Amino acid sequence: MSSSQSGASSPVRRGRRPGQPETRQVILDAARARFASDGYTATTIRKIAADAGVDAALVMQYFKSKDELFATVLSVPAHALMRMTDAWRGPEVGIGERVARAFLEVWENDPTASEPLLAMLRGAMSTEQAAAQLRDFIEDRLLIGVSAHLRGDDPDTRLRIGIASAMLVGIIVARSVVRVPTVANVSLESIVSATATALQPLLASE
Amino acid sequence: MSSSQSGASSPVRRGRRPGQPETRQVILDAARARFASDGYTATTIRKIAADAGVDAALVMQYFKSKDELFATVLSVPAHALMRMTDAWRGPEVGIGERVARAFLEVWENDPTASEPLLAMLRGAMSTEQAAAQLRDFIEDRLLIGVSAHLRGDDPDTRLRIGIASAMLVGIIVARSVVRVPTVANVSLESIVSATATALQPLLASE
DNA sequence: CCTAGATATCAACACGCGTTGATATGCTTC
DNA sequence: GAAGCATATCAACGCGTGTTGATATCTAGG
Repeated sequence: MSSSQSGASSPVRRGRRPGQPETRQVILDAARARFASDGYTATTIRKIAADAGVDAALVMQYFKSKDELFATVLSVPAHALMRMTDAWRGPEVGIGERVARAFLEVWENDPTASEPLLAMLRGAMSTEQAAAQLRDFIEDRLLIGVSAHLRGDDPDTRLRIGIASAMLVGIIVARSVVRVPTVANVSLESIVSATATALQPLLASE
Repeated sequence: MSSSQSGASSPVRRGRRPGQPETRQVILDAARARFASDGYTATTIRKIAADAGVDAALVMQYFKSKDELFATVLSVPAHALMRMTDAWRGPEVGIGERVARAFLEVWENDPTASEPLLAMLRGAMSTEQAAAQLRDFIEDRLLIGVSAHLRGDDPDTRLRIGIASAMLVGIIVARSVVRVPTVANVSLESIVSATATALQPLLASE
């Protein structure tokens, strides 16, 4: 898919294309998908350009550098963020399942959120820039935005929230990145159920 | 550190160096450290060679290619493997803490094991080769070698073991890769304790 | 229509990469 | 001490990368 011109006579269309251009968005979508599936270093401007059916130089014209393009890709939609933080408030009964379900459904079923998140996660393994981004995302967006909801924010509570988040990230790694069969070839519902069993005693008062 | 010759007259020593050479091991150690801390793609033969105080071509002479060197680096010492699988056998009382402690201590306190493991984990994010290696490691070494110890090996049991392993990997990611402050700036003992709280109901009969 | 600017491609750059073949030096054996 | 092998460096290759400046084409405004 994503080939370029159809059946005209000239070899390659050179200048501006007719119609109102949506090229910037097309490039951004291609970049998001590439960064999410291949990681930062393995993703090249030329591959993104090819996916978008566009010259590599045009990518540089819209986004000044690969780094800036990557940074743009990493923005997570607000609705997904809210979904993940809101799950922590509410009664302690069932908090394990609520959190597990919200988190995993966002990471697995919502492409507009999971692609930036996966790009961040994959990038964090190879570039310090992405690691810092993911660090701040978990520390500032999740941990701090959440610990207020959950019986104060003593250090022990924050640690438990951090551990729970880390565990959920681990499940994403196993399912979406490493694809361990035992964990990957199973319905989300089974995963949510088992994960909830583990998170519940961590997050409820003992 | 790791500069080369000291104060002689000739510009660079060219041929074989005197004494019995331990160069292969020096290169391997440098490679292990680099792959563990920078990941596969960001690690270059030239950097490894510089760390080892050696020409890049020599690295290629000992290990035929970057891939082969990487594969050599990935071998996990048997004692560490045993430590991680043995923790699952024994009484159900305290199994959460036993498993968490064994796993985390190997990954954090035993450099000869944690460097290959971290290299595998980081590499899994950017190259399918390493992902496959880590997949087989978890699936074949851990899951299968372990499910026999734990009340049969029905699918549900194997899933719980898989989830527990994934969660432990998540904690390593948070502490050693992403370095989320709330989780990273805390004693291993606190982490083991909180992790055990979560793993216990997952691994013991309910 | 003509000009200005936005949108697009093209050709080339300097760089770092993995890898290779030639060559130099030290060790070991006869 | 000469031969032969192991150990080491050097110089270069072809390639793919991010990035840049020149140029072509289309659209909008006077």
